[in-house]
Amino acid sequence: MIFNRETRDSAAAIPAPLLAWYDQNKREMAWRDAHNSYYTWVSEIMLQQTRVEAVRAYFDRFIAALPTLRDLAACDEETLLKLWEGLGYYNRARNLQKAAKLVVERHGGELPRDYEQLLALPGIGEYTAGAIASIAYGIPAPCVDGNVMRVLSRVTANCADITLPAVKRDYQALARELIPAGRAGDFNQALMELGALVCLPNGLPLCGGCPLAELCAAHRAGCELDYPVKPPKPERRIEEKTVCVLVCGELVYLQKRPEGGLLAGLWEFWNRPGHLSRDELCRELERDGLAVRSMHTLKKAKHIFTHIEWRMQGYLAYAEQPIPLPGGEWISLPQLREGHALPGALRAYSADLERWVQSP
DNA sequence: AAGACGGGGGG
DNA sequence: CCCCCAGTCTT
Repeated sequence: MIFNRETRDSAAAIPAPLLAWYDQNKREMAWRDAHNSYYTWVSEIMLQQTRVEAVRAYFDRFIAALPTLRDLAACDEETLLKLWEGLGYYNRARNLQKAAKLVVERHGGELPRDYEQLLALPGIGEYTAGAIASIAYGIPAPCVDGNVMRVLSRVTANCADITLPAVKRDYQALARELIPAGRAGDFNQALMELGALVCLPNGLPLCGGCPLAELCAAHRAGCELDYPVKPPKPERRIEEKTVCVLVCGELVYLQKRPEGGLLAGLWEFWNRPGHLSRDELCRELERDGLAVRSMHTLKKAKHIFTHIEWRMQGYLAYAEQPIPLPGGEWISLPQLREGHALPGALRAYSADLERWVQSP
């Protein structure tokens, strides 16, 4: 256990000032205080690895399209992915629907009011199970995310590596001890809200407005920036790609990515590994049986994922005929906009496509 | 235990 | 341009 008795005793002073601060400073969120466990669940899945401000619009649109858990369970995957388009980590959406189907089959369409049963559902790990249990049902389960570990590591000036599973367990144990009777959901959200609004990463915590400043060991020692402790990040590999926006009249060529791996199941433009010259690209397209009427070079684009960097050379080609190519389809633009989810990585080229269609 | 899996914000 | 953020599932 990384927290000794003395540290845990002084941490007991956290809840009262934290809850008082939360009651005055919590942000409005459409999914808060709605007393709807489906809203809580959808929002918590969206909030994994994602900031509140980015989630708001996605949440509103998602709930408008799929107002109940049964609607989610019944919707088709294209609709689901379109609602998730641009949010990232697309397996979150797939698992959300898998779990919704299980809840309809096994739990009569209502999320179980039980931490272990929540944890057993796809896409719900320890954090999310704790969040739903405490926020939607008032169950005194801890919910420890990166915000919580940043706040608690600073308050306790703890230098254990927060990426280690054993260390996370100790933070969960500490957080569990601190939950005040009857206010589990508020306390958990208060810890995260403080991390998001005051106890900021990037080396600029706003300790002047922090309700915990006086009892924060890191602040009193003037070393807030030393916490939390994490190992150095791994290197990123670089992949060069050639992306060709293929157009024929009102049609554009799209292919569906494989069901597993990066950007699984999303749509993309014709592409090849490596940076191809105009001539190489023309030859490659002609090898697939496609006659090219004209070819335009688009700007290079870069997209950075967590562990991969795409360096893309773009082209836009007008095809003589919408010849079927292996693995893809010719789609009309309205059809693309309504029902085909493209990854954010290709945003530069889908914007080019929209521009060229308006003024070729 | 380590790697895969997106996208956004700030300096 | 660089940096940072960090839940869940798979292997």
